[in-house]
Amino acid sequence: MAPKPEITIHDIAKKLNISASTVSRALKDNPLISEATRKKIKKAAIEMGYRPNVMAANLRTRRTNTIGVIVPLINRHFFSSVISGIEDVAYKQGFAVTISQSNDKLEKESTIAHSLFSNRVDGLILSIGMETQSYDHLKLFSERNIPLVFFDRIVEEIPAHKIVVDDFGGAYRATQHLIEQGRKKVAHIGGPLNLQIYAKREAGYRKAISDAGLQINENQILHNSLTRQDGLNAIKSILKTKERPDAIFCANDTTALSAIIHLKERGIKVPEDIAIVGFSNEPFSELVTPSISTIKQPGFEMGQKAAELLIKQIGSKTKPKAYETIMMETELIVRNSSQRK
Amino acid sequence: MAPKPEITIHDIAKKLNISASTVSRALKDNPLISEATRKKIKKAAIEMGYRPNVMAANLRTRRTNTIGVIVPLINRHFFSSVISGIEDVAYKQGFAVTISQSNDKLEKESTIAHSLFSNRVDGLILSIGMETQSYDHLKLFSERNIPLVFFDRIVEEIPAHKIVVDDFGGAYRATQHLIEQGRKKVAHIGGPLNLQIYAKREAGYRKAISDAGLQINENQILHNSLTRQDGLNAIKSILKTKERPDAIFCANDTTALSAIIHLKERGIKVPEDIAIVGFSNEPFSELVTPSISTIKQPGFEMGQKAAELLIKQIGSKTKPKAYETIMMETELIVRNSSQRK
DNA sequence: AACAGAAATGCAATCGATTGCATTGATTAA
DNA sequence: TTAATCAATGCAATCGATTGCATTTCTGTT
Repeated sequence: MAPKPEITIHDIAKKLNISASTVSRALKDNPLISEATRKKIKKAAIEMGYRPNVMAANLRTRRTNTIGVIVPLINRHFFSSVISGIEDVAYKQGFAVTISQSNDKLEKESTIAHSLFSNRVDGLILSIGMETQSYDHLKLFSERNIPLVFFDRIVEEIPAHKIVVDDFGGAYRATQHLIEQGRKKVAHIGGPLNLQIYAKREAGYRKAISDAGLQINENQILHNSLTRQDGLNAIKSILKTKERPDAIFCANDTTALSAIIHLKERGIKVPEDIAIVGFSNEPFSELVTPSISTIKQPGFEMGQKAAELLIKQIGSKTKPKAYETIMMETELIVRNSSQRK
Repeated sequence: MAPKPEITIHDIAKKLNISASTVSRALKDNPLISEATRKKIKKAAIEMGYRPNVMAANLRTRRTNTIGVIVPLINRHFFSSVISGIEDVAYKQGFAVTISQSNDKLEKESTIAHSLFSNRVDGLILSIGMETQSYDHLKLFSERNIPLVFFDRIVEEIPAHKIVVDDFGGAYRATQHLIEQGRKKVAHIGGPLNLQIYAKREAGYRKAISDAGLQINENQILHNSLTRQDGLNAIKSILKTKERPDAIFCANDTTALSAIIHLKERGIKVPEDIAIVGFSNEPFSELVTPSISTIKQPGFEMGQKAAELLIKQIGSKTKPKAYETIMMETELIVRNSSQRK
């Protein structure tokens, strides 16, 4: 069976004995076209199974009505929440969303950025990968004035709107909470410091400790990529240090989980012997035993905000006078891994 | 600062005093162009910061080198594994991947399908939503001979390649395993029967029961959308039935989780009083207490296979003579929720 | 030196929708 | 009745890359 032929505005025009321009205008509800012809044209379009060729329109208008999104991993609750927030706003405003994951690899992030650029997305929302320390692939966008919005893992130096959570405050609260539970020796499993979020979390942690007049044991502050395996290595290494800590603040829930599992295996009680707080409120954190105290980030709202700012910027011809950095509040969720019994 | 101007092949041509066609051919390594000019052109292209306008090329060639993917939810381990598999194959072959989620809503699924169609994706890979029972939005693609590959939640009636897991076999093994543990009264929390996967899981369950010469209590077979809440309602309703079951086979891990949590709250022991097996091997299933026995599906491999079949089909002008249905093997993972102590 | 044949390059139409600038036709005012 | 005005429609160029066909430039042969 032969495929249905593509119907163009010219086909509609020919059938109705009018010009293609009129058809084009009518379909876009241009008020120049009379009510009568517009209805006639729309009817014919539906009957003939017309579907606009988006590429042709994009070529002419130099807009794609598409937003590119790059995240490290779509399979992380936080990131997929953000994506849902972006989609929520974008779809309502007639934008399509193209989602890609960098897998935290600079090379893939760069490939994707180039591809999105060549595909002429109208704007880009992204959270950089753990490896990303050079930004040539992002210059592409700024050079051509293509709006860019960062969220969560931002690049301080690049002028663009930024949506972050209060990592410092969240970490401060988390650590403070451990101290309030009577802990005196709080260790920290942190992420790579080239990512601002992890630097800020560490800073919040340090501030809370020093505000409480406690000491930091620098051997008990570790940095890694925060995977399950990294978390395991980290907790092992912490347990080997001289003065075993009585609490750990982990920069994400994954390492908190590793720690808890390993401690259970070693017969060390959580939270009695070592209390633990994570970060991000991954869905599993309330399911494991003990459930993990953590910091909740408003992912969906961040996505909405990012999309709003981006679309606003896409709409205006001029560069924004100033770039905003919007900081969203976090919330400490106290569960069993940290609570004094 | 003014944005960098767009560089086109015409700009390169002008600069080198040659024609745009030669530039176009050289950049695509067309053997008609001599080695010397090709090098010259490529050098100039890089220097000038040329980036091809994909839309223009697409318009002319009627190909986008883009694959559309629609899944119910990207935030499900199984689906994001499939997506990773698709990306793995697609990127290597020079295809971009556009990912969208239907949120299990027919309306959104339809909107997305239309949008992908209008954007002229070269092919579509999808897993239909729970609500989807009409397929007009998919006819678009078959009418225009745009290749389509289903995975997991397939539509039997539509001619297309299909990648499925052995739901029947998996469910059979799961149920059989419960019976092997000495269980005699196995209930079932199932999904909507319009989705083949759930129909097959139920069928596998029924077959295992009858093969073992046991009885099915039809009151203890429930159907719902398999959310946390649905699972809670289901377990409550099962507990109200006359003869309380001693095992439950759940069509996904989410409802298995709901059941376990509710049973714990009620002081009913898992697996001693009621043993439970889920389906899909969600990451949380090994983390909760008791850990959930489940059926593992090879998501990544399914994605790879789907992308391979799709791309093969995109490459060939003719329709495939026959459509394949590829069934991938599942694996029973026995954990604590079902194991006789 | 002349020419066939091959190799390299150029010309111009094309993909389908959009849009600035006419042009047509109808309506109104004088 | 005629000029002026406005509403509705059409013309044709344009976006940038591709490609069938024509043309030019080489190469080798006699």
